[in-house]
Amino acid sequence: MRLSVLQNSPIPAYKQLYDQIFAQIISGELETGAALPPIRTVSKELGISVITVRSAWDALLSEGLIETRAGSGSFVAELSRAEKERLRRKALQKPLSELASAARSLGFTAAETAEMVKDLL
Amino acid sequence: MRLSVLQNSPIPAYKQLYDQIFAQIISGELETGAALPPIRTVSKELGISVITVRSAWDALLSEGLIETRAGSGSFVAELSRAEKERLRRKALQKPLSELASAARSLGFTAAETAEMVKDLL
Amino acid sequence: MRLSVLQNSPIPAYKQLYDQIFAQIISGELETGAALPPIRTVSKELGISVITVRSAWDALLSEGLIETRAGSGSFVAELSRAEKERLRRKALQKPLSELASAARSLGFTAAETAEMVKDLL
Amino acid sequence: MRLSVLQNSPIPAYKQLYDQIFAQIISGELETGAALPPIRTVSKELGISVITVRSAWDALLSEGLIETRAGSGSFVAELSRAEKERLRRKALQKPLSELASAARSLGFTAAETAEMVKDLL
DNA sequence: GTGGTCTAGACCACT
DNA sequence: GTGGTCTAGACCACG
Repeated sequence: MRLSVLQNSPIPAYKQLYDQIFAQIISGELETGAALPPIRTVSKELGISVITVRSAWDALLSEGLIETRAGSGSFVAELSRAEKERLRRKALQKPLSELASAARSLGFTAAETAEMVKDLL
Repeated sequence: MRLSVLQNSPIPAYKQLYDQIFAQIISGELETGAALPPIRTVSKELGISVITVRSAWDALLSEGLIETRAGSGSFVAELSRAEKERLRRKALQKPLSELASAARSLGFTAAETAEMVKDLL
Repeated sequence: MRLSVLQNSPIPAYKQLYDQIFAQIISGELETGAALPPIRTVSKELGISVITVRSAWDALLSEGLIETRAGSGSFVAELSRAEKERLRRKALQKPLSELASAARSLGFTAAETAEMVKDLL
Repeated sequence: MRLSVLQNSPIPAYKQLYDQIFAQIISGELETGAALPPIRTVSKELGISVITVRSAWDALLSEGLIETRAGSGSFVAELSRAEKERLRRKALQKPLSELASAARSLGFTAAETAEMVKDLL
């Protein structure tokens, strides 16, 4: 499983891990039941603290994206297509509403803002 | 000059002040050379610390939106229309690029994302 | 009498005035008994507050460089050559000792430091 | 690591800390990657506020002398000999140019000024 | 346990 | 009476 963290990124290490695994689960790259690598392995390979890795796993757990079975590790949870789609949209909500509120307070129209988004993608 | 802060807002007080003054300068409601109220006056009227007010003033200063003369006061800086427009667009950059990177990693197309933005505005 | 103040200078306005008059007295350009322009005149011509001008005059007074005669204005005080020379050297003391202490703490030798001073002048 | 602050000094506490660490990094006494003590530890040991200590750390950070990783600590940055020498000279620039401008306006020659510097060191 | 953010206010120099 | 400097500390995110 490919995972990486940039040490000097403004995005905290645990969030980088979370985002990568999240995207792989949503996209189907990681299938239901697939085993996540052990926390200690990730910790060693990426040269980061086990606490950091655990934070990422915890976040995935609390979102219901993975399940942990004591003694045997963590696995991708069973998620319906609809549920995956819901999570995917939900993950876009925060940046979406932040952009909207900024655009509103600066007086940009919906069309202008949408245009800038298209240009950037 | 109208200014207000909501104490329970997730947006920090100094940022609320910054945003309000920013909008008033960009819109031309506050003209070049106009005096900002003394930080202590704002502090008293809004019931917040002078330091909080100063944080807002400092941010405006570092963006070149105001000029401050010790012992005399703070004044709206001279800004061309083009400069104001540049600052207005710059203020949208961060939320814009955050949305873009989230959309990319989640596999949303430019059209889809732009559509969601339009819906929200 | 030539006087000027740069508004955006890091050196406070009153100090700029003080320095200019100080230098003119020490150099003999302003002779003993010469009249300084009235505070209000300087204030108007330079577009600064009378309080600022008065601060400069006060500083010159307390150094014994000028004398004020109520109702008739301020005049360059009588100073011997020796006294002028003493004041001239005294005015260099602060920057001199600050350089010395900085040089010491950074481990520069006397020769190195002197050389840099020569290069700069 | 030895650090100290004199409470009654005219030099602000944060500057005293900055100067001491600066000197230890430039001299090589603190090597690349060496961990600085946590700000709270320094705060307690010297009996000053964590904020004062942080001010010193912030100044070192903005000069690129240290790197700080949230949750982990602050470490001496990687600096080449040439970079260290550049920073050492830069630290002398302000007192140097202040002396130069004072000497110029008072009519001291380069040789005279250099001589006074040598005498003082 | 680590640093970062936000809020805080006395004191001072300047006008 | 104005802003600037210095010192201050609770709270939070991160590791």
